[in-house]
Amino acid sequence: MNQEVVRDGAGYFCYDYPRPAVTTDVILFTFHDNDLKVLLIQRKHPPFEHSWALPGGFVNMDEELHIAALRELAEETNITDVYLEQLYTFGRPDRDPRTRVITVAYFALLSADQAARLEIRSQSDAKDVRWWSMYALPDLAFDHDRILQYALQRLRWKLEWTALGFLLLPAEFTLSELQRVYERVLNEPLDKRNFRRKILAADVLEESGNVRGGDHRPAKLYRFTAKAIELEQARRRFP
Amino acid sequence: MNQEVVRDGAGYFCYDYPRPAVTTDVILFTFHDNDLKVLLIQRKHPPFEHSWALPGGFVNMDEELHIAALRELAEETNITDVYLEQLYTFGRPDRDPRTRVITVAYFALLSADQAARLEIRSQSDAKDVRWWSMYALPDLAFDHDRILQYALQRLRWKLEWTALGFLLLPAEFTLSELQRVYERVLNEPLDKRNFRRKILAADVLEESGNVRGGDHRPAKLYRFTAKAIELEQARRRFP
DNA sequence: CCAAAAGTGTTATGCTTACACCCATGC
DNA sequence: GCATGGGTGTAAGCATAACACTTTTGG
Repeated sequence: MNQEVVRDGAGYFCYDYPRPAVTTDVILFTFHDNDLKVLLIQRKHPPFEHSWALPGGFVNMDEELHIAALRELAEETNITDVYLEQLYTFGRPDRDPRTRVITVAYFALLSADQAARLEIRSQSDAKDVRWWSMYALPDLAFDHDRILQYALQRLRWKLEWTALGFLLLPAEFTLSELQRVYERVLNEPLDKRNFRRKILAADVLEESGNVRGGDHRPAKLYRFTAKAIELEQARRRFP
Repeated sequence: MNQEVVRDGAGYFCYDYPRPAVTTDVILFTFHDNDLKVLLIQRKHPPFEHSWALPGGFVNMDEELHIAALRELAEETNITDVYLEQLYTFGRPDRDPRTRVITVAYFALLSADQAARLEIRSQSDAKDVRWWSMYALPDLAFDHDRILQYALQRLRWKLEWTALGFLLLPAEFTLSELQRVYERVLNEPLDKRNFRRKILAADVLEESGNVRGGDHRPAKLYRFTAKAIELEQARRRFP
């Protein structure tokens, strides 16, 4: 290994060998208006001017990757508290026409509570930041469509094998609301009784004691328990 | 984004902002002598002189990440044909004491056939490249112990949920040999009858027609079918 | 004939699935 | 009282898990 950092007189950062740029991009999902939403930012400059892109940016030299992802999110929005996990690293040499850019994509789930607060702020700023339905995406910059499709795959997988769907909902929610999340993400109808049995069997939800008053029979509200997130269960296949 | 490549007069590669180095590392697993093995290379220079490290190196500027991983493997060994998948990207700022290095780790499974051929070559070259038991590792450089533990976790997960254990064995193998792979990787005994039923139910193996003659009753040899690898099954949790 | 590994079935249990009706409320 | 979504149980089928003996070969 013989790369070395040298700062030359003209204010550049110089190395013996060329280095790619490294960014993080965040796929931030939430759920509202009965739809799965993803946060995108409209580009104002070429390349891909006017196209929409995932929030993201360069990794600082002294910064962990997931911290960079959170920082980028905090810079574009007022979001502080999300479920975050590394998704995949995308590095095709031609994915950015300007220079080699390798991006470490992170997958994030935002509660509808926070999403609602964000929506107001971004609108008042008149920034070109908004939620898009995963099922009606605009033109996307770079390879972000591929990244998004992969993130959707991961989200589906996650909902099938864990009970983490509630991370997309407000702090309190009804089981029907949760079922709608699952149906919309998995893109298929689920049996109500089986869904409830399965979700409750996962033992990560508890009744909050409140009910959601609506036009009709009130529904019990649930919240997730503290241990819910660790319980992303280690299933065993062999006894 | 305002990074730009500039080659200055002194032969350096210069950018407006500092860039991390990007490497790929490969965790190459195989199975022989009834043990799960991983390929490591002894370092001859500081830092971590004499410690052992994963094969890997810098990503070229015009090279896809997985191609870089395969190239590194080909440079250190004569291996050409492996099952390869991206494992995780490790980027702690202090993981290399010299400069910021972000590594995209790849996970690879090598058939025992190829591992045997490799063993001979690396010994004749007297290179400090060798297989180590996953359960008796030497001192490791950088954060490679963490990477290896994570790779082992992924391998276990893979064997529990798919039938890909045969990728660690020769082209033809007995069911008992395959069971030993599973037992050794998962680190626990398995029931012979249930194991056979489960593996055969996965429908990725076929009898080769040959038998392994040994001291005792000969065992039928199996090989995996062409479709076996794609069949890394998409299980559905909700009907 | 003995040692060693290969090979083979059955039963009990628990989980998954499919399926239809009553309940509580607002208007 | 009616429209709307909330809420509940059961039976059949399937997969899993536990368990022990016979077969085939070489020496």
